[in-house]
Amino acid sequence: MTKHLHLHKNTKFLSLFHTNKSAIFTKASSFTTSTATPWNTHLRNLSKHGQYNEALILYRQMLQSGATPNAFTFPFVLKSSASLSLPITGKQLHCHVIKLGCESEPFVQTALISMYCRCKLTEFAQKVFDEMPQRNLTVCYNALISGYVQNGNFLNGFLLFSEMRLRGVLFNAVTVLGLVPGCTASRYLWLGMSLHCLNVKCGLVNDLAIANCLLTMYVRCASMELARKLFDHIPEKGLITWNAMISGYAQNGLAGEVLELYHEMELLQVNPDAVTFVGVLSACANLGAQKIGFEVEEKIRSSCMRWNVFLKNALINMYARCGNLAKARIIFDEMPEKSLVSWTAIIGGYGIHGLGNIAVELFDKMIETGIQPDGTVFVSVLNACSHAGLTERGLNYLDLMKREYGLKPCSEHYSCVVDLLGRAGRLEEARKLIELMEDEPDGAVWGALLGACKIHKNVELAELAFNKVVELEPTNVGYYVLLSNIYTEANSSEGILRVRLMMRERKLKKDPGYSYFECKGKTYLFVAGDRSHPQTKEIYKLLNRLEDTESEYGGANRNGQEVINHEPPNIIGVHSERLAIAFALLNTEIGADILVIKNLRICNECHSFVKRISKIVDRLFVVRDATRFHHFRNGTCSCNDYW
DNA sequence: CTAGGGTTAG
Repeated sequence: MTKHLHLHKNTKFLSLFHTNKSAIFTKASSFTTSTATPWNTHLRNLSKHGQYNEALILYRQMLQSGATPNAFTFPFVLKSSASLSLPITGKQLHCHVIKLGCESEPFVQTALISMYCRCKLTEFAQKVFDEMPQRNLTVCYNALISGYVQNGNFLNGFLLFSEMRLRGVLFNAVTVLGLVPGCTASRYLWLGMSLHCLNVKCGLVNDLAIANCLLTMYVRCASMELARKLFDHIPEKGLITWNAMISGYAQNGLAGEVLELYHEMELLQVNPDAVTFVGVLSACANLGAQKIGFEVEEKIRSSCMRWNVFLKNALINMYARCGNLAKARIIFDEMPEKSLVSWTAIIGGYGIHGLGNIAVELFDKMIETGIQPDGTVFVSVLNACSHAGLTERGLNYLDLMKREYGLKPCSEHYSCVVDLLGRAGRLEEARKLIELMEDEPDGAVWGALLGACKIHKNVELAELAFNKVVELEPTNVGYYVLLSNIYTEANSSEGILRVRLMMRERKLKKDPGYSYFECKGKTYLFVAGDRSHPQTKEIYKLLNRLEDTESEYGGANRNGQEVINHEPPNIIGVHSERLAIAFALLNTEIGADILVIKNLRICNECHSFVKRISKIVDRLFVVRDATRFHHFRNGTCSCNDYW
């Protein structure tokens, strides 16, 4: 509709005033006056209510009717073209401003700067700013600073802020709110902290919006301790404060803290909203806390948030990651409009639970539906392929990603494909693929190769992968343990010694592996060899009985080979998932879901143990293996719980 | 009569 405003540069503006009224816009005749004031009032109302398109149409009608816009007119229409991100209309309006001699009005100048920034034309905004006779207006600085920041140029914003202070122009809350959100990476943390100090000094932190903004800044710099410190110092927290903290914890993987804070919120009777629930559900997904997730779903269902797409996606993700694929699928199928995120969540869910065939089927269906895939959904589908051993399929997807969609695979994709090739025993191809990577491979990529070397007992390549990986992640204990296990299998005591020495030199210690069992909303945690639980005696007794029963049942693994008990004689070596299972069997009624969650890669022996036990006792176990890819970075390998 | 701002999913 605003097409008519896209005038060519050379269009004679004044001619617009005198075109004949009756031509196109007969409706405009209902409103004929040559003074701008009534039009301005009307424009203000439209702009105030977000009816920007209508405002631009009205402006056109204003010109048609022969009224002359004035300095009061332009801020409204400039804001409209800014909000709709219409750079051509914006430039056209700038021409109008000049023709009507309004270019020296501060209100108009600020609106122009803001308009150019929101149309991503910061160089034009800067030009308007530079041409101002005296640049002493806080609002102009504010507009340009937030413009630079929102276009990803935090440093320019910061430079302007410094200039402003040098010149003695006062800054205010809006300046800070425009600048601080640009501080998004830990390399800018010190700038963010100095801004924080400055705000404390001038008392601006007492403004809740500023405090929220600084809090978010710390979250984005991944500095959760500082975020929490600030949070605790805010006397009257708003819902946004709570949400910022909760989603901050969720994004930084501190799921336990999310649930803690959510609980605190409930105690203080702060009413959560959709944003809160998205964070809480993401934490539930990470912890496998399906029960709490279910309670959240009940709350959502009985509220007006029922149709919120963000929440639907979060629910799909939560159920899928907790292993309740049936429930995730129902929610997914019921969604009238599935977004890329919905597809990613359900595909990823099937993928991590080994149902790769369903995952790839869904992916192909998504493509048929005409949804444009992005890098993340390719991570999901490649991951699904590697879990399900769909080697060729996975390689095809990598190719499709590059060729058909022009997406550049990143480390995460390569670590999936290296894993895929590695599991299939194609170690040499995996190594070559890493060499061909455009970007430097990260630890996860070499780690995937190292993992593959363990499966296929390739000591030589394992050493190469290990050397690369410890260079990138020298403190990740998991890789040392992995290499040590490779040496163990190869009977290389010299190798084992070397790794242990290295770990001692670097003062690295393996954290004990742990598992949780969730029951009636409570989580029970077990570390390897745990004897601290009051039911320890019963647990170990049951465990012994189970392992006896197991041998009665033949004790054969998937390949039909006899299972050798790898447990060391020391009781400390009892892996945590076994303890969690025994505890679960002691404390739940038949029929209840049993959930065991590992923080790390479950070892093959435990994996087959869980499978066999679940058949013997006819109960459902869901084991989550959280080590793959990006999770591996902070995780450790549990294959050697008795270390 | 007029300009500048904060929290959300994989």
